Amino acid sequence: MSFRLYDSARRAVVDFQPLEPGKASIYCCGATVQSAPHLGHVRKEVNFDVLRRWLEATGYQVTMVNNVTDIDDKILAKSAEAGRPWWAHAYLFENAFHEAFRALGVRPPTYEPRATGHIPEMIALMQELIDAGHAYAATDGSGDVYFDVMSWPAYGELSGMKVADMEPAEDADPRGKRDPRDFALWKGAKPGEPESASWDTPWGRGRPGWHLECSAMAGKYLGDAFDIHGGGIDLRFPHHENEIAQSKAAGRGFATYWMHNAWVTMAGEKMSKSLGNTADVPTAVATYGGRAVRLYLAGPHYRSAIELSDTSLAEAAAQLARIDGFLSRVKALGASWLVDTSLPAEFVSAMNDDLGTPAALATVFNTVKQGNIALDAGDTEAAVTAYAQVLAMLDIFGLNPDAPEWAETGSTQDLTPVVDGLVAALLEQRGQARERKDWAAADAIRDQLGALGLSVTDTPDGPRWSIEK
RNA sequence: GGUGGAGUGGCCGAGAGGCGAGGCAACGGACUGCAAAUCCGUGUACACGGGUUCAAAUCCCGUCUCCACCUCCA
Repeated sequence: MSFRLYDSARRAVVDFQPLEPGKASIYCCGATVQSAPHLGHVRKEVNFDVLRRWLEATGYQVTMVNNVTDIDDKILAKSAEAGRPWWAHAYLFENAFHEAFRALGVRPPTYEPRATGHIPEMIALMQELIDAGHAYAATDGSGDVYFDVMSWPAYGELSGMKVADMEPAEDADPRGKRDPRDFALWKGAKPGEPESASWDTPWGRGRPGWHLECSAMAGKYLGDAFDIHGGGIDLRFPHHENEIAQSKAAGRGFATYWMHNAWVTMAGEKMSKSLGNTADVPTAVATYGGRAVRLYLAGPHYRSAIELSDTSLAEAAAQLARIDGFLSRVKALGASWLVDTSLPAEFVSAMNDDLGTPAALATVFNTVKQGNIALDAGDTEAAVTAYAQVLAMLDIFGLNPDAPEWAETGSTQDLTPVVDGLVAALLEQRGQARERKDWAAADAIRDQLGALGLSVTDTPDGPRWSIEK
């Protein structure tokens, strides 16, 4: 069975048929870098990173484009508040997003274009649309350029909304719109805005509208037509609807499939800056570890809203500890193993069915259990096979602890043998205490190590230690 | 008003007509000097009211509640 995915436009699970066999092109709406990312923002990255890994694992050569919106109204407003240039503000938070992605094991996209680097492409697209009669420059000389919604009968095809049913925007500043529902392709410069935040066009100085940039950049990096367009469900309307209208009105095929991920909620409500109910990524990562946070985000189905509660991240950490516990049990055998990296069939069919990560994760746990049973029974071969399978499955989730993205920093790595030696000496003392049944002394050493964050476990093959978390 | 989505055991979270996904927590047991880990066992959960069916959490009708989008939003 091949990959099937839920297409938001058709509202059905459909077979994935790429434009070019063996290749998959994905455009994913990225961040508007106006403030620090929260857990909700990074869910999209994690979900689409899993999609990318799955497509690659099943033989596709994936081109992943993730844009950075580095100019918009909010960036101008917030940078002014913060007293720094808009471009410095944007870059500050672009870095914060990158750091959050890195901390969660999200691999960098193939291309990561910034809006401000693609003004010529946008102007060219606007010109095409104006020439085709689907866009117009505002008659009031403001420099705004609008898309003419009424000129495009298919408008609403993605969201299922009819133009007539849409609430006319209570636009305080219509600035020469023909219809209130027309959306801005380009925003004319306004008095008081920094000179550096506008560019010359045939219609006056101004800056990109949000919708236009994505069409222009997708076209540049993926061509007129590509396979999958992704983003958060909130972008479906108006952003994605507008992208479709712009691109198709300019004669481009645009995306074959639309994938939208759902929210991270808190107390049932969408996490957002305006509601003030956000959870920041660095704190979550520092408390539970990047892999636990990633598991929390990647485990549930991408189209289901997930609830962030006091315990949900701790539960993800507990799940991960179960998996890692099995991995370290096998590693402790020190055996040289056969490398069987084949994925269990249930895992493959789960993932092929619209990224069925919940069922896929259940397979991970079932394999862990079988592996533990094999270990208890002394069946090393079965345990090692389970180990290899678990690692292969974790690779798809981006949770393989041995993968480069989770490599420890150089300094920690260098210290590991030192710590190992020191702990080994203490464990030797503890072993002697245990032999003479001096439990008080033995437990004192264990408690001492525990206070340092090292947990000690006695196994039939001798004590093992590990760093907690 | 329009367009979508959702209500599942103590918690998280799958499933979408018929053997109780999986995890966390809890309880009992095995193992252990004690722990930890691991394994074994323990739960008649599907918002409410009707209906269809041999069989409904899953289909149909009605009701209630919640969420999202229609304005910047992952």
